[in-house]
Amino acid sequence: MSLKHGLLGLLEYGDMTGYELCKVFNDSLAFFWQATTSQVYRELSAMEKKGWLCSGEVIQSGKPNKKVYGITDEGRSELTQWLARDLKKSDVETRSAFLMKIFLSGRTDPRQAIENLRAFRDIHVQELSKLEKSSAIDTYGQDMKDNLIPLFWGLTARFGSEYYRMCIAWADESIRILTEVSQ
Amino acid sequence: MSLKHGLLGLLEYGDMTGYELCKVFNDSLAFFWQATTSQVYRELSAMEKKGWLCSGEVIQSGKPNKKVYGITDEGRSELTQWLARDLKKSDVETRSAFLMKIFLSGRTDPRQAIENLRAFRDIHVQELSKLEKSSAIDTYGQDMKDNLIPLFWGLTARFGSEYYRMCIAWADESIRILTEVSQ
DNA sequence: TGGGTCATGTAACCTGTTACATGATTAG
DNA sequence: CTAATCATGTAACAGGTTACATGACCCA
Repeated sequence: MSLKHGLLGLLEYGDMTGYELCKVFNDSLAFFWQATTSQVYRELSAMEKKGWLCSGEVIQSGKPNKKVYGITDEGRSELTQWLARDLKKSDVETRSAFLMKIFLSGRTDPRQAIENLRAFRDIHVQELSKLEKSSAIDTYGQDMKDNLIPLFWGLTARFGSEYYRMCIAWADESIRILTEVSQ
Repeated sequence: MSLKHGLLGLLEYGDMTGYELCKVFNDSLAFFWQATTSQVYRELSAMEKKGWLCSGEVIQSGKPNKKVYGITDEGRSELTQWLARDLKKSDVETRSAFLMKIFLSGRTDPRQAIENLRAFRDIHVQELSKLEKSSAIDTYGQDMKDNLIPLFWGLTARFGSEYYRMCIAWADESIRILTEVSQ
């Protein structure tokens, strides 16, 4: 249920539209969670039905009207309970289609695996620089002692950048090994 | 479609039952892909309908009968095509409910976050030692130059152990930061 | 005139989770 | 005697993906 709770958490910082929530996911949380617009809109209406959110329409001129969502007390208590739940193994498990491909690459030309590794490396180099730019902006001028929000954002962002660095180093080493073996 | 292709890939090494495939997933691939029995059985019958697999029953005495699956030529060509497809960004994206929790922990007692971090750390310490044990067994005595399969298994396993190490170091550092801030 | 941003969604489909169901054998 | 292992699945539900649909405004 992480998407629902992620949306609840973001709405605690202020009311937002589905469109704005999508942007936050794609701009700031993309390295540990992705969400498409269709999914976000679906989850928002499901959560409104449950009573976790309420919404109001904002009439705009020159632009389409907005549907702004806000968190209710029920939503807040649901979020609190979710945060307090003990960590399960499934909360930390991840899946990677990429590693599946590498794992099965023994039956094809190693050059294909090298190409995949290079693409993997390039994606992570790009993501790392994106993340470092956004981290610099988001924590700029924030006082860590007064507000715990940028502190926790910083922890997750540091996870992201260390993960990307590890991926890049691993890919480089793997490319080196495969290049050596395949001559 | 990684689960389907993962199953195809495993069946290339030899015919297996659904039960055995589940065990391989849970014992060897768990650090980058998880699959439950219900999912595996469903995918196997779907793939048989598509013509990627064929099956035969093996009668056993004292034990329940087995349904052994084997890969067909169609299945093999599907796997080859999948391996040759260009890497998309979604192939490398991962999701983590745990990081979502940490990200949203600014609104609760930091001690809860510390507890979650400790649980995260412990799980990864455990997984690392499991993985290192199985890596030692699986590559023992294999000749890397003759057979590329253990080579690629080694690459993914190295990814796993480096990932776990990174997680443990990050958790330790995060616990340190939070402990300092929360006194 | 074409592409990007703002803003909303629906529908169909595929994939993953949880709970349930059965039943024999073997090891401690 | 009880728990684990072998071996199969079904059903319902939750979550994620892909494709489609609309329409106005702004900037180059």
